[in-house]
Amino acid sequence: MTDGRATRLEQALRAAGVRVTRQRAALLQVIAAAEDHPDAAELHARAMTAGAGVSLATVYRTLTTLQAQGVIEKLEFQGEPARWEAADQTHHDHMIDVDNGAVMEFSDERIERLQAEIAAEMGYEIVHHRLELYVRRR
Amino acid sequence: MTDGRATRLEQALRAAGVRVTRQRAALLQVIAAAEDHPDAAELHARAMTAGAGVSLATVYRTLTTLQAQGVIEKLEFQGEPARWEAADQTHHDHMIDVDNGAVMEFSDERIERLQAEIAAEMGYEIVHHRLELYVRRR
DNA sequence: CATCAGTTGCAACTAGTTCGCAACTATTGA
DNA sequence: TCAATAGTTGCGAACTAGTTGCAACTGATG
Repeated sequence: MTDGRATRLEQALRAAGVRVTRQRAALLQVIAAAEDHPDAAELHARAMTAGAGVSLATVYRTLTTLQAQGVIEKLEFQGEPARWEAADQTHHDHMIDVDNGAVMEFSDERIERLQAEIAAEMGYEIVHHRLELYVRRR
Repeated sequence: MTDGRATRLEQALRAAGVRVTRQRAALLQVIAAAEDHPDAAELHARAMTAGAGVSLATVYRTLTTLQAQGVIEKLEFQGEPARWEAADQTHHDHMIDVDNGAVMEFSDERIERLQAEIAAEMGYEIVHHRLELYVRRR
């Protein structure tokens, strides 16, 4: 019942030599359950609320570890603390409503293609990219 | 002789109620002369080398002021201190060589158009955007 | 279930940037 | 030309976000 993608993911982590501690399991839960894009402090607060004792330092270390495993992705919007999201989705970019801070996701194959083209023209290949639209409702 | 865009710019600042102090004039010089994308500490160092006594705190305050006046633009690449560039050029995005940190500029009308389209489709208009390609020579 | 390398919590630390405040100074009007 | 004054500066202290050293702990083998 409590099984599913969480457990499968934990197996994958173990296979990669990453120990699945109580703290990490709790954070995986919290991240999987998040519908938004929380920062480290928020994830810490949610884990604590969920009854999992975790230090903030461990939250930071865990986020770095999970990112290295490709399990989560780091979002660094202008001037705010870094936010995080599960990486199980398909690639997408972000649109931020400057009036209320809401973060929306979108993706466009044409833009992706153009980016690759431009880089190629200049003799480069894209390692990763960041596209953020800061928008206002009209 | 020392006149030109610098002086014209200073007049514009004065007209906007911004005092042109020795420190600000010096920083405007340094920024105008920069061919790269320096951060606050680097701008401070260059101003000092040029013989202008300026405190780092003032550099930060001035950068914020000049940005508010639309004179310079702030670049925040992943995990590095913020960098700055003069805003007198036409709009462009950035490509960062992940191996040596080199920053290149590029612009593509098609991407700009697609971004506006996507935002419009979702009922938004773009206030500003950020597009960075982290690349590697091939 | 013993072993032990990986992990945690704590508190101290760092980098980058901001802020309070008293001393200064660019601009304006006379 | 100069006085008045509101904006600006330098200093150091404070702040934010994140990192790290280290001793105590604990998952994952065997």
